[in-house]
Amino acid sequence: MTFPAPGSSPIRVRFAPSPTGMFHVGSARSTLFNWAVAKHEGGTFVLRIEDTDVSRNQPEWVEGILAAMESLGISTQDPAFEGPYFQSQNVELHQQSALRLFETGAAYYCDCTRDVLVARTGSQHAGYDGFCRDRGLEYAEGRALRFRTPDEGETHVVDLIRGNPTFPNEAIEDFVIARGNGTPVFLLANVVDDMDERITHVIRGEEHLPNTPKQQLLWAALGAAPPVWAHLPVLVNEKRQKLSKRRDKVSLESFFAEGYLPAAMVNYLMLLGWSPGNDEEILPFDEMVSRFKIEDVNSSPAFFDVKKLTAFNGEYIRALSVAEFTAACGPWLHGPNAPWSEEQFDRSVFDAVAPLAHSRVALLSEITDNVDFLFLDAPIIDEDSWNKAFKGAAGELLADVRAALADTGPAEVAWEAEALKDTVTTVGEAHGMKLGKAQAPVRVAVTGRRIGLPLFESLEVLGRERTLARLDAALARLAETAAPAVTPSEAGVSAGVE
RNA sequence: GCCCCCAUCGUCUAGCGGCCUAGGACGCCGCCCUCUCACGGCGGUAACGCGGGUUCAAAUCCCGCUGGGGGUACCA
Repeated sequence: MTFPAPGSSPIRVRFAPSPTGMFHVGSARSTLFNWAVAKHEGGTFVLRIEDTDVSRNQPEWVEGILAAMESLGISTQDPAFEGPYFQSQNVELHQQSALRLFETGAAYYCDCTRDVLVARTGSQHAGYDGFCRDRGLEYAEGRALRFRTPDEGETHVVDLIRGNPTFPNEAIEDFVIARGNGTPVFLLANVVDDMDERITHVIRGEEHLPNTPKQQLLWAALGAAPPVWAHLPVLVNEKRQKLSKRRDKVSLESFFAEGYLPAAMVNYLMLLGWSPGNDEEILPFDEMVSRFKIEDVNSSPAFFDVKKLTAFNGEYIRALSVAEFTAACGPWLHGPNAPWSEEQFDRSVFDAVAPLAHSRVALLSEITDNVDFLFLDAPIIDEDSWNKAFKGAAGELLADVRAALADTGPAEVAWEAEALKDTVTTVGEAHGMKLGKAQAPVRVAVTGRRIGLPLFESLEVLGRERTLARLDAALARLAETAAPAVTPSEAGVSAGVE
């Protein structure tokens, strides 16, 4: 009903960010909802960069916006995609529109400064009092152009998400549409561009709702029928405040840099304020698009829950093939994110344990903690793990395990997971320990932590020599702590050396 | 202050007058699986903010209250 019937002109939505140097997750959600509507309705998605504020305008930031679009799965090559347009290239039209509003009497010039206004009304938030309304001022440098709002009646907007909010006109002040230097203000430029781009549905954040009656008045004054609006609920933090880049982590790029998969982020974002129904949550984007209707979007604020996002991410990682998983881990395996050097890294070793690490990682960045012991010269000993693993007589067990694994005589242990496991099991039994308990000291000695990849497969991959060296290093460390006569300076590094 | 919006488990939500002793997911807890951890499986914890109406019947409709949020720039 609200959407045009088949055969009539298709809907056109838009996403109009101002370049800020980072892409806000809230913007990402708005983008996605707009894109979903465009795709679902067979309409067009317009990208317009609102770059009129020079302080918010850097060429590379525009690149960032385009990159964000691609990461969200929105291809600029898609037939449904149009743009990017740049608001700055439309200033002439903005100015013509402002002039027209002045000429028709819908707007007037005003020379009241902020200070004068505050002094006159005695309040910071009183709004403009209409002082210059009938002074008949002509344009002059420093005079702002204000829109003359109706004194009576009300403006009611059609909003697909929140019914039809109604605003008393008397509460809408005569707002500025062009600055004293002649440049148009957001309220006007935004409307003129939407008109110019033939936007039919404006889907944006709830923070714009108070702007809507003003903009609708502008549409009317410029002689056009306003678009249909849809104001999305804001995204909030744990304190239920709008997510802000100042106090919250909101940058899309920062999430990707930590190892969140774009697909997981897209899926999660789509579920903030909207539900596909059928108790389903993890769905491919196309499927969500086919079910998406903007009027089904909730009107209450949604908490951006990183825990749930992370759970989704784990699901998406596990859905990857091992080869895809390995490829996705790339940025953490090489370069500055990797705790080991390029020489220490061994691709075949990684490939051997990748299947084991796959289900243990919910964030790609977690891969390093899982496999670092395989590439570092010595494991990074977690003190807490060490203390727990060696609080009893575990040292003796470790020594026996070491001896059993080192035996090159007739009892030589085949260096293969099953045999290694049998060996530790046997030694453990001799010490009255079940495998679950006996493996702990071995694990800490070799990997540095008490939790991690399956131990015996790890030992197999690590190799006999390196394993024995680590057991020796651990035994040496135990000997040190058991013999307090050793001076601290001789105690050396806890991690030991191979 | 003024304007506007919002209100189901801790969180995201399903619910659009009877199917609700309110469903799913995340989180949390327990059990199983198990060499640790994770994965997986099973089970559990936990919600309709309050007060009035309307109705045979309200989480669902209306009003008020309370509580939260957004806006209030010659920013966008």
